[in-house]
Amino acid sequence: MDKKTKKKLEAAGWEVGDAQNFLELSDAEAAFIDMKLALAEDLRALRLERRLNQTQVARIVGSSQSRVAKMEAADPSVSIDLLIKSLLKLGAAREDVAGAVARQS
Amino acid sequence: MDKKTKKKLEAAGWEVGDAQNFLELSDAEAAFIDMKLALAEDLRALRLERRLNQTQVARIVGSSQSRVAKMEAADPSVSIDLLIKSLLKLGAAREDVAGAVARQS
DNA sequence: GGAACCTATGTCATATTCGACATATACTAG
DNA sequence: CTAGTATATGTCGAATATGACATAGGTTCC
Repeated sequence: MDKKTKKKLEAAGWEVGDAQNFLELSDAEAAFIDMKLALAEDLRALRLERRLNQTQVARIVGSSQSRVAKMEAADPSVSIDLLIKSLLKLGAAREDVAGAVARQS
Repeated sequence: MDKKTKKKLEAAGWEVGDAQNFLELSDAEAAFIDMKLALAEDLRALRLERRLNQTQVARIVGSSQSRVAKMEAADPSVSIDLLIKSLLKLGAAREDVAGAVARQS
């Protein structure tokens, strides 16, 4: 299994090691998870660009270091709402967010 | 107050008629609400394009008529996650979703 | 009139997401 | 080895979002 596929399954809340269920990812579900991964990648990229650590980002967006780590990992417990709000608070433009939404991760 | 401004405030969970707090909408908050409105508009547009009623959409996306109505109204109780999932299940492409995200509502 | 259809709004019990905290892991410098 | 710094992971109570249901409003047709 390649690295990206593994990431996607984990983002979907699956233990990788599970055998079956591969085909239960509908197109809509797959696209949704992929969007989340792209947004998470952008969040990390934006943070690094700004030379901030996760604790500083947490302060800016009103959250905690651990949640920022989970955002960047596209953890199943983080919503797209939270990712978008965080990106915007870090200064991303709507077009940037749209770029991630459209981009195949 | 124009119609769009009123809609935005309501989407943010405010009673229009409230006097103050006008300036507490940060840029990030305003952009977020606007995205939600754009997604909601697209959901309704897509439904009408497909000539479906809200009950049919509810069946397709796995929800209820009342929630679909709230989605289309960009009700404060609906998340962007739900809007995006619903759009995708109705057959929208990622680019379509990205279009709404970028579009000033 | 009222029956049939569609959409809007209010409420509720359950489910999911949240910030926070503790703790683990990893890397660097002294 | 230890201390300092950064990121990852697990858990929790509180907050928010969810589908479902009831019901209200609105339109069209007879």
